[in-house]
Amino acid sequence: MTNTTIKPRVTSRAEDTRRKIYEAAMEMFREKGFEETTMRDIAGKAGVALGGAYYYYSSKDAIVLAFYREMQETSTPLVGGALTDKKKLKERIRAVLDQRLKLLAPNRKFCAALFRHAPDGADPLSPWPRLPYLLWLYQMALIMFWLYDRSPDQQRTQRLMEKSLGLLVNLLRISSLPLMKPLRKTALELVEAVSA
Amino acid sequence: MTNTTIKPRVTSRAEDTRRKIYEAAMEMFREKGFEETTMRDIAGKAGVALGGAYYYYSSKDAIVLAFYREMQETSTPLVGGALTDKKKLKERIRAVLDQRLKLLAPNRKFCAALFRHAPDGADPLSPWPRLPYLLWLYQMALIMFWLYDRSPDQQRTQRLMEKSLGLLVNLLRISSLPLMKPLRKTALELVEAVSA
DNA sequence: GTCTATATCGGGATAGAC
DNA sequence: GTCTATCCCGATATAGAC
Repeated sequence: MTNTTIKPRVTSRAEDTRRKIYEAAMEMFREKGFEETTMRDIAGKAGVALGGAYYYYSSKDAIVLAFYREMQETSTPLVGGALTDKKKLKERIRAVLDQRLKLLAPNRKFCAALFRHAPDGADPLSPWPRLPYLLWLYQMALIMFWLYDRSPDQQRTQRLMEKSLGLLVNLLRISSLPLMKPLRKTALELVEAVSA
Repeated sequence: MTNTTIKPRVTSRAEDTRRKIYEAAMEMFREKGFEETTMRDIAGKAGVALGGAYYYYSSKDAIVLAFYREMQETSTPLVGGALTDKKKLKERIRAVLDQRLKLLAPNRKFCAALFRHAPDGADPLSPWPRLPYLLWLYQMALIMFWLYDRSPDQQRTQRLMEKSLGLLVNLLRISSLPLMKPLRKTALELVEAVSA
C-alpha cells in the first residue's frame, strides 16, 4: 500500500516541518523583533535542531523572503476581490491601499525592523535641515531611485529629476490660478493631516 | 612647558587614530560592502588592535553614524553655497538635489547596502503586480509613513490617505482640462524618463 | 588617556556523521 | 533529513604597557 501510492512531489511531512519553522519564526519576530530572535530560538521553538532550520531556510533572511512571498500570494486575490465592486478610480485605489495595510498590520513592527534605519533620526535622509515633509518625501523617492539606478552614471535619475522638477513647478504655477482654490485647499488639508 | 600649555580637548594623536579607523572602514565598505567587512579587517587596515577600533567606535554601526554625521556637516555649507546665486525655485531645488547626490555618489553602493532590502526585487514592496511606477512610489511613501506612525491605530495614516487620495483625484481631473496640455505633456515625459 | 593582547561569549552559518 | 561539532565574527571584558 505505502509503496503503490503516488509519491508526492514534496513529502507532506517535510512541508509540515518547513511550516512549523516558519510559524515559529514569525511568531517570535512579532513578539521579540527580528534582530532579537536567534536561529537557535526558532529551531528550539519549532522542535528541530539548528541544522534542521538551515536545511529548510538557508539563512535568517530567507525566512523574511518567505514572508514576502506569502504577502504577495495572499495579497493578490484579496485585492482582486476588493476591486470587483468598485467603479470609481478613487475607490479602487483606496481599496488596494486598504487591503495592503490590513494585511501588513499584524506585522507592522516587524516590517519596520526590516528597514535597517539606524536608531531614531540617525539616518542620512531624515535629519537634513528640515525640509517641508512633502519635499523631503520627494527627495527621498529620488534618492531611492538613484540608489538602484543601474544606468551608466545614473543618467535615468538625472532625466527623472529634470522631468519631475518641471512637473512640480508646473503644478505650483497652476495651483496659483484663480480656478484652483479647491486644489490648494486639499493640499493644505493634507499638510495638516500629516503634521497634526 | 608641556605642563603650562592648555590641554587640548582631544589630543591630535587620538583624532588621527580615530580618523585612520574611519577612513579604513569607509574604504573597505566601498570596496567589499558593509556586511563583508569585519571589525578585524578595519582594525588591521587601520593598524590598530581590535580593541583599539572599539575604543573609538563602540560598534560597527557607530561608524555608519559617523558617516551620516559627516554627510550632514559637509552637506549643509555646500548646499548653502550652491543656493546663493540661484533665484528661481526650480533652480534652487535642483541645486539642493544635485549637491546631495554628488556628495553621496562615491558611496552609492554602500548606501544601498544600508537599506536591508533583500536581494533584487525580493522586498514586499517592489514586486506587487506591477503598478505604474508613480503609483508604486505613492504606495511606498504611504507605507513608510504608516510604519513609523505612532498615533493610536495609525489614524494619521488614515487621514493622510484620505487627503492625498483627494488631491490625487483632483489633479487627475484638472489635468484633463483643455488648458492643461503642458502639464500632461510633462507628466508623460516623466513616465518615459523613468521607464526608458 | 591611548592603546595591545587575549580570552570569552552569543549567534549566523556550514560540514559531515548518522 | 536530521543532528553535532565547528568556524567565523561582532561584541565585551580584562589586564597591563606606555
